[in-house]
Amino acid sequence: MKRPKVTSGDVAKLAQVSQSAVSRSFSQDASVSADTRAKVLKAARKLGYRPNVIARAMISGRSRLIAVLVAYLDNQFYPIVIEQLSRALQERGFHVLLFMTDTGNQDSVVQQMMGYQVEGIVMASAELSSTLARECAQTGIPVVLFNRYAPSSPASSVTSDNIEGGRLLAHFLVEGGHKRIAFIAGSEDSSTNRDREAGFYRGLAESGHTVWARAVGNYSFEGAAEAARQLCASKIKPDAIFVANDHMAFSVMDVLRNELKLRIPNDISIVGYDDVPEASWGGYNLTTIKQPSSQMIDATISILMEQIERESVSRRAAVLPAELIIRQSARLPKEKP
Amino acid sequence: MKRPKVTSGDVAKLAQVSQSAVSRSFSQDASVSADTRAKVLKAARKLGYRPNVIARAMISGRSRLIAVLVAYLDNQFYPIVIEQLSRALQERGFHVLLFMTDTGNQDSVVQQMMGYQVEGIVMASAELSSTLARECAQTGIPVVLFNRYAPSSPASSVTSDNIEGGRLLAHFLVEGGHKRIAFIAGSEDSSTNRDREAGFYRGLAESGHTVWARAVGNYSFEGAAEAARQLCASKIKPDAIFVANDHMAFSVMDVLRNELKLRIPNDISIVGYDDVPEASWGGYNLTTIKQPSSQMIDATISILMEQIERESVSRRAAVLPAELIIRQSARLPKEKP
DNA sequence: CATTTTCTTGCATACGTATTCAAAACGTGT
DNA sequence: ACACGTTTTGAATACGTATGCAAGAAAATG
Repeated sequence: MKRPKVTSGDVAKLAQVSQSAVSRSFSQDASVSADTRAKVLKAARKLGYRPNVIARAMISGRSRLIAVLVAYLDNQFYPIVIEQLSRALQERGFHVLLFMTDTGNQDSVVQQMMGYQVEGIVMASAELSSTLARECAQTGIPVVLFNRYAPSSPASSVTSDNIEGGRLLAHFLVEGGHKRIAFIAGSEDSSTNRDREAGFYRGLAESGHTVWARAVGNYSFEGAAEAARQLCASKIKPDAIFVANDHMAFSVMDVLRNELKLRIPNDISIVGYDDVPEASWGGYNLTTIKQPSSQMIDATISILMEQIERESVSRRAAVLPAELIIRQSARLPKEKP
Repeated sequence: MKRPKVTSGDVAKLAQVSQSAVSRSFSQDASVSADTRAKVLKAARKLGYRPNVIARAMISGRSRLIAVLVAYLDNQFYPIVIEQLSRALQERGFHVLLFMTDTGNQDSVVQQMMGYQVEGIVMASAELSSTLARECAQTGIPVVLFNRYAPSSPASSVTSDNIEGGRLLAHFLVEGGHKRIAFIAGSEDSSTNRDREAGFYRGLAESGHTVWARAVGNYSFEGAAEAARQLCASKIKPDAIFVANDHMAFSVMDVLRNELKLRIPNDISIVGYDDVPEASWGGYNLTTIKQPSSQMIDATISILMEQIERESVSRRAAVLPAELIIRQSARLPKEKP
């Protein structure tokens, strides 16, 4: 049942060469004759040999491991990111080591990542403390903040243009003729929320408007529901709400429709941010801003690979374009005659 | 920028003890006096030392790595499983190494897992080939098929009681007075689909019914939409559909409502399987079978830990109870007077 | 106090690979 | 045939930790 593990030494013996030759045969650009390499590969195949990545990591310092740190996976945006990221890394011979963090044990997580000698770190959640980001960056390992931004830390970052996205939504709602425009925030201290909110307010200001009301949903389904109830508690209700991400927007729509018996978009318009798959589902048809996840992944990979290659950790910040996706959850601007 | 990596030797020097003492101080049950351990830990903290898991894996053969193999993450069931699994493993000092597989490169993936010396493998997707499962099991590494079943292979498995779940749905629909009951399959060759379908048919038979029509959705959003169109193409349509999982059911509901202008459940009833979070969202309110993900995770962990501990790979199959969750997407059975 | 018994400790070694270095093989031009 | 530059090769070593072993320290027993 337990098959003995086969090492490069075993292969060497069978192929009648030295262990060094075996090692060289498996590295891309090494000094081996085509002849010996063929012999080695044949013997390796026969024995079912695969280089031991762990041992390789020991000597060469290359674990081919990228730590991905996430706080939660209920927001569909993150699973999709993880899937794409993992696929892209796999193609390049790297692999994703997954870390979940609660608000509590954040410091210990960094220690654990270090223990695995990861070659890069992707922090893919808006809920992570900046001190944690800084601690990571101090290790000298390339760190990419994904969908997050921390100007004070030396970590690189990849985001969509959250400010512009907020602006686009503001203009869209104003042109739609809305008068009482509200905002439901995610987590107060996340850069993502700050930027979206700032862009939104700027966009409103550009049209001579201001935000009519504001509540906080903390990026959670429950929190968003509560925020929606709060905004609509009094007689006079908002006629449009920008919810800081799609995940919360779905919750808000449920509350408005089922508890408050409001029609969307007839009575009230809802817009979100992210363009997760559910946003295009018939049950919601959410007008939102698309985060270009593929481009964000590409940028992340490119930053990581460059820094790992060059062994220099210089800060880079990629900001990718945000696109307005118009569906049915918000009243459309009137056609100009 | 690059801080020098600190080894157990460095700590030993600072604490004025041997390297062995440092090593022992970091292992749970080792022969060290409380005195020296304190000295060591103090020195370690001062230098920011953490044991190198890679080096530890080399000598002890314990990489503390569990490979998790998944085909896709769009079906919310899997992200949630991964999150829970990762959290549970983290608590026990293990970590998840993530592998994505397409239908193409399945064999190479096993090789990669082996290269990382993983201590266990979780195959968490219904789309994986049985040959792959067998290949994994041959390695002598504990393998758990999650939400999948392969009687011929020596791999353990964890599933919900898919047969019973199918039966429950059949009885529920029959009692609801449905006459033309259809089924939309997932992937033909997945055990999950086979069991759900078999249980469903058995349940129908028990009530003197048979399936009225059948189509295949292949577990994909698009495929399910197409299957729905197919089933409803002719004048006379089914009055109930069991869709093999929730993910497809949402797609089916969208097509029925928006393309075919049918009302759910007035014109047609829909039931699904999994009870993913979206099933309880207001836009769908899907009657479905709940897969007890927490219990399934517990079983997975327990199997893995036992086999890793004992170094014996004996086959175990956990089948966990399925529960009917009644919401609004299907007509209710009439109250008995 | 002498003598076991139990704890601690340091030394040395092993894990499986990559890489340096020097030696050997090869090829080329004279 | 020779000398010379270029590849190719194997021996030896290093990576950072865990652990068997024997010796030393401490504690317990008589």
